[in-house]
Amino acid sequence: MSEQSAMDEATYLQQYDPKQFDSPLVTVDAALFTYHDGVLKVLLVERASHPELGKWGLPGGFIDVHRVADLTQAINGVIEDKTGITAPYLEQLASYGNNRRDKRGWSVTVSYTALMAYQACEARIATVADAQWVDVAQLPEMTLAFDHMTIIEAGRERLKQKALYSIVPAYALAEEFTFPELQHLHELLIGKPLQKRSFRRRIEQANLLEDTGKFRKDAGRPAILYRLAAGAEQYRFVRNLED
Amino acid sequence: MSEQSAMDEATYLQQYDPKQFDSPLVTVDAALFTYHDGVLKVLLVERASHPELGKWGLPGGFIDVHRVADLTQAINGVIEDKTGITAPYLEQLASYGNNRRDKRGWSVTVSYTALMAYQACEARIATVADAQWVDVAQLPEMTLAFDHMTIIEAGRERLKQKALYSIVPAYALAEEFTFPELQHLHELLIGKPLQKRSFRRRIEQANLLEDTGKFRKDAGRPAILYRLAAGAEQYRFVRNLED
DNA sequence: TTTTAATAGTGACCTTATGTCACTAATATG
DNA sequence: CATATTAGTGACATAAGGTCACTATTAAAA
Repeated sequence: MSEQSAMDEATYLQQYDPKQFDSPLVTVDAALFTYHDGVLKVLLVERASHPELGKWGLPGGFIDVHRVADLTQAINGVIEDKTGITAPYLEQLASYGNNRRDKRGWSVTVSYTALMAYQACEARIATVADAQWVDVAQLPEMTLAFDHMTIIEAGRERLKQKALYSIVPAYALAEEFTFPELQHLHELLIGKPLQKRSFRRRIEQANLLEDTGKFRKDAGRPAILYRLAAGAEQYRFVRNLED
Repeated sequence: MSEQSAMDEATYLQQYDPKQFDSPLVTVDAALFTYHDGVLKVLLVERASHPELGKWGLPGGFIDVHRVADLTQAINGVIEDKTGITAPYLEQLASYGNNRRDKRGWSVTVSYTALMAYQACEARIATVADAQWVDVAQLPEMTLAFDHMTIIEAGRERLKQKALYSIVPAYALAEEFTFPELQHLHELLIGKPLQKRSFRRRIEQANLLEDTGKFRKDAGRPAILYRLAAGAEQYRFVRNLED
């Protein structure tokens, strides 16, 4: 038995000093994606503070243990503070931690991702010079802060899986959208063209879209406008082996 | 412009004090599973230190920023120190962080999971009273430390997906195994019986098993012993939409 | 007004994956 | 040598997805 186990827990907790050893820094970061102007965009902020001053990166920041009670509050608060965006639903992506990713020292970031309908963003605090939705096609020419490019790639990989097996990408569209729009978004996420017949069929089979009765008219035949039905987020395009 | 951006980065980093504010505690935890004696087991340790002294929980611990360079090193080191187990391949599961899960304060844990061939374990350090592979069927009667039950459930959910769509569970078996063994493990993970004809077919189609030419003889007709071929970990049982 | 280009949506047939279950195969036991 | 037991296959049915030519509906050009 160690000495420690001889004392009772209350005493132990009273004497416990969280700063007795060097803990990693902890941040949260979010890779938020939307579909706007016919392209896939990711929300970035221009840093106005050290380190990586002047670079663009994901909205994120340290966890303020006195302000928030859990990770979800932390990430939502940071996104709203830095970009004015309220993210509807965040999915945890992965955590990255090592002694190299941040010059300030050993750091861990818990990353989140989401697909959301487009909404305007704005820089809201002094540490952010600008906030913009950036076309992912422009990313190869950019040098992002920290390992944020890696996080964005992980987010896109996750979205790709969703595009292959679900209609979650519909959440990146406006409330009412057409099949061709949805298909185009899926093609952007997957990176290759899809057969429209197959695409329609599997979505129709799932019965997750409601016909609004309205049409979008551009060039050619007008397209039927749909909206998502309830429960759409769970549907996966794979045979249900669990019945 | 903030005052901070007026100074150069080197000066900023020199003056930066990681203890200037209260950062969450950071731990890593692993839910390791194996198949042994015909049941699914998870590796647990009995805590010999506060808090949660005396309870069983996942092997894990604080990140020692002076000893390890990244999260992977951290989790592998902790597992080996506490249980004597060397985990072959760890997959990151999720991170859990809030101000309630650990009485010592706001804490974040980065959790990992793995399926591995059975190997003996042992308590190796003073803070661990015992280390055991525990049948998951016994978990409902146990009260685990912290939120470790939640992490185990998340791990099992991940394994269930793998059992549905891959042959990754084969990594929890011995090097040579039979189809009936593999099927039984999949059934344990999924929680319901599978049709042996379908099960065999999709695994055979994938061409990821090698016939060893040997047989396992018990009651009834002997079963062919197979081993995993290279590349097996990537295979997923879904139509490949990406060709 | 008619024609044409453009885009949306469907019909029909094909291939592949999976479900089902009865059947055969190979062993141990008595 | 008969029987129980477990492993493995044959064969047909259903369901999902791939392919592509066809029809439908609009705007704009002729």
